[in-house]
Amino acid sequence: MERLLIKDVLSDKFIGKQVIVCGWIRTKRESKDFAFLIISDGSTQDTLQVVIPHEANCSEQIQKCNTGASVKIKGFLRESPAKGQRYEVEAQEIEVIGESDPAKYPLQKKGHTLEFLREISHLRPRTNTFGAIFRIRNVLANAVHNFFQDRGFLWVHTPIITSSDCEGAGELFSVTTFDFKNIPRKDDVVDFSQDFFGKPAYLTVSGQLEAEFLALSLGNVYTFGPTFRAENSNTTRHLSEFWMIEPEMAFADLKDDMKMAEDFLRYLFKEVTLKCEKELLFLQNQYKRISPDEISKLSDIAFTHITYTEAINELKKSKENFQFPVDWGNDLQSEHERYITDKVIGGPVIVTDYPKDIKAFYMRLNDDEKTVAAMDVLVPKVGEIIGGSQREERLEILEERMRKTGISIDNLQWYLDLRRFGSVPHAGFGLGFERLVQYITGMINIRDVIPCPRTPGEIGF
RNA sequence: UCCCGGGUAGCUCAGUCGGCAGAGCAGGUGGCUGUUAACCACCCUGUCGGGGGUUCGAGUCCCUCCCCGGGAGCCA
Repeated sequence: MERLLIKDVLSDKFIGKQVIVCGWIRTKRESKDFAFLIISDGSTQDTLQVVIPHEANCSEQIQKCNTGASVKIKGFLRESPAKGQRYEVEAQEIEVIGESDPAKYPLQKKGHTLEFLREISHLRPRTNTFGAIFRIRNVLANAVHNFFQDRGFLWVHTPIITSSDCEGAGELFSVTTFDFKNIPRKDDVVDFSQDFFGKPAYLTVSGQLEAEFLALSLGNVYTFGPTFRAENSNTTRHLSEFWMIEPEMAFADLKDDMKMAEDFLRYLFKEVTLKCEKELLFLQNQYKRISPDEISKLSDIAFTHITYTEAINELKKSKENFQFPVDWGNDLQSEHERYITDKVIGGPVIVTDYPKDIKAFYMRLNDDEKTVAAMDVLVPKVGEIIGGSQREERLEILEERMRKTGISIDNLQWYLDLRRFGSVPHAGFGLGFERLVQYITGMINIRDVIPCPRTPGEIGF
């Protein structure tokens, strides 16, 4: 007889049938005539109640059925006579597969703080909260691929180790095989010609530049992979290792880019409300941050669009006492973004056409020559989850921008080649996957939406 | 990196004016009950983050370092 997943077994079609279910024990309640186990197997938000009548004769096994132990249960599924659950399994046989010392097992049958659970990252997926988060994360990751695959985008694999440190997207992690006790030097500086690649190498901060050349031959592409930033950021929305999705489209301008970003987010919101109803409901009840209804509404509405200049005017009009000055030319601070999303718009908003001086060199210069064709998608509570732009496809203008911003032209000749040979308007964006998961799950800290968070000073698991 | 707030039992926390180290939960034992973060009784649990100082006496006051959380910057 095959084992069934809890998500499958909790159904009318198994009532009265003999089933085998495996899982981990959440709680045990014993009485003279019965013992009750609650078990979970990760397949669903629901737990399964197992009733062990005294006559099942497995008191030795019940003794070992402590919180955290893994068990195999053979019994009959039936409707539960008591309140609290619709189905339950009346056990005939119990096998404790792996015991768990209740005095030492860190998870108790009571609530734990998220901070404490972060210290036991290897066990926290067994909790309701993290089970929900990681199932949602899975559904979203799958939906990302489905969205792009349905639209003919190619999933491309851009390098994780790169030599370009020129994007200015933050501090880089070095990749080297040097023996730190004996680093080769020449004229007192590190001699990278003796290193593995013959020159300095880094972990990627973005696959965008490579995605651009793939788009300018394959049409529409996207990346979905890990990204690394060595910034000393200690916040609830930064990770040193995170996953990013970067679509890149040939023959597309900023309007196309925004439309794609909006359609994309709406699709993801829709998928998650369709496939993770129980998970979203659980998180809503537990943390009161965002409801399935709110997410569902987001999947229907058009996002508000506002230019950077309009946003500045809104901020200037407001009576809010901002800590940072509101001036055209300054970047929007967190408090400004929050005011726009929470107070002015009351939902996600796309801010476009930022001053060129606060944006990256590759963004396309607008006709006003003061702003670039950039767009950020801001959402309430989390802030920026998407940053994108139309790319500068005009060789001379790009070269000049690189010179002015101090980007090495020599190292990026291949990037300029794309403008020399059959250049076309193209655009793309980057979505921080964890920020998306964070927004949808309502988790306050981004460290709680990835199994093994990496942040400055933290690499425990 | 900067600014706040913390660090006391396995977990969550209280600890007054500087004067014997506490509670709830968890765990153990027994009881009871179709139980359900079960309930009742009893029992067990301490490097008070580390180091230094003041004092007759420090969880408490001072200095210092470490760690955690929140906010800011950087960004996705």
